[in-house]
Amino acid sequence: MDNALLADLEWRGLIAQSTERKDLEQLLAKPTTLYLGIDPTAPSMHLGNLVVFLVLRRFQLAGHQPIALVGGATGLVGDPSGKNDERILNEEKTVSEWVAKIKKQVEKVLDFKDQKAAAKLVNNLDWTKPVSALEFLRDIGKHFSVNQMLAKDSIANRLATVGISYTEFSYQVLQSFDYLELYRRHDCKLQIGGSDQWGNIVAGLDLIRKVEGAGAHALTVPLLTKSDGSKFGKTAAGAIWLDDQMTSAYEFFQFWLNSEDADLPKLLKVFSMKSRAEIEELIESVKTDPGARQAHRELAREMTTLIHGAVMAKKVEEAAKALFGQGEISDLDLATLDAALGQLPKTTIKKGDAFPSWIELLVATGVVDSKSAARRIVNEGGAYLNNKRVESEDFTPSKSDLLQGKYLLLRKGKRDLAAVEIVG
RNA sequence: GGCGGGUUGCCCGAGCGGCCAAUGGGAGGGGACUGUAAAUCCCCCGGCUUAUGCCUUCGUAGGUUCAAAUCCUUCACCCGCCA
Repeated sequence: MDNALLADLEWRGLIAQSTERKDLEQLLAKPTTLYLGIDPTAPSMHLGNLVVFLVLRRFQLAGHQPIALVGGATGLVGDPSGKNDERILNEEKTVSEWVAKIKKQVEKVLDFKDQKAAAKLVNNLDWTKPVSALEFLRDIGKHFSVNQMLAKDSIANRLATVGISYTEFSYQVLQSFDYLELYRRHDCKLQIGGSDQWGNIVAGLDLIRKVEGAGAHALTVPLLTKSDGSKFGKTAAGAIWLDDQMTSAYEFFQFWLNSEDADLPKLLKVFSMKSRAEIEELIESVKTDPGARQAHRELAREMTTLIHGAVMAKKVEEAAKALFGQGEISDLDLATLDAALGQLPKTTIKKGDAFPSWIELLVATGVVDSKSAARRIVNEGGAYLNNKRVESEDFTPSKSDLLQGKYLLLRKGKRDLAAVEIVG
């Protein structure tokens, strides 16, 4: 018996490892409950986290019930998987704030109103906190063999290098406990996660087998890389976050739009909810008419809509269109400018105040980091005011440079934009 | 425990008393070419009131010297070899 969902995931390259395929197919023949956990190690999810959550969404769309677990407990301990160093523990208060933020992001990706398979959101702090250390050691710890724990890659690597604290060493036990709890409470029989989670997930399977005498399942998603093998989802400025305070909707949209052609097939398969046929058509378009960048656009639109909403997606797309359009920037009307420049990083000047120098403006808007860098860029011919190159360090903009009497548009290089607004 | 080697800018890695803000490579940035792509070529790449000027940087803390990333000592961490 073949399973359409698994076949689709496979085609998309979203399966790294799983428990016995036959058993998994059998399990998924009927609606089942599965879970995915994320630890609050930052105030927001980034694209890497999103990949796996989108897989959870795919399960939901196929009729299965998703549980998103936010690790209010495990986030306090620190997962050694894939980490070369011991982590610095975050404050309890910080972690609980992050939990709240991440919950909101999860709500964008999963459907919590679905009649048949509404998503659930749980926090492992709820069942972990009440358990005493003694109970935990006797009831859960007893089922773990230290020998097996030591054999796990994540642990072995750390033992061979910088060592590991007892705290992080215990992480897999906590995560296993989560799986057991969800199995008991919600009959959850499948856990998915990033490929670095395989060891932790399997530890949970063992625990369920020992305690409940039941078989549960695991499926992991490969780590996403770019066509050149480098880490995906990072730019020079850092990771791409889902939080619009950390990565603005405009930047988010631009990220997809600027993706390399060679990455498009992979990106579409991994991120887009479009059908295989639609995706194949888009991939074809990259080959036949690369200049149109239709696939980039569609993907940027789809992802921005998912994370920032349709209204914002439209706004930032139009902003990009206006700012990168062929037309003369000074021809744009005030409404368009307001909308477009509103999406950019911005500084303000009080009406009547003297204009700062060109160099100072570049620094003030954050387009460059320092005055030296600003001078460098200007001398290299990489600084533009209102889309016109300005090569003089001594230049100071004046009233006549204002667009619609209100804005200056600064640009570094080809696509690094910022705005200066005159405020009354 | 003993002996020896190491710790350099975002990363790797030269330098071993002045010519060192420090060779080279990678990453990153700008330009040209394009499609707000990739590849390629050229240029840049600590900061400052642009200055044959100043400040901060070569694990930590002191010292020697007119002058130290370079020499001496302290401490910390890493890595070899012998116990």
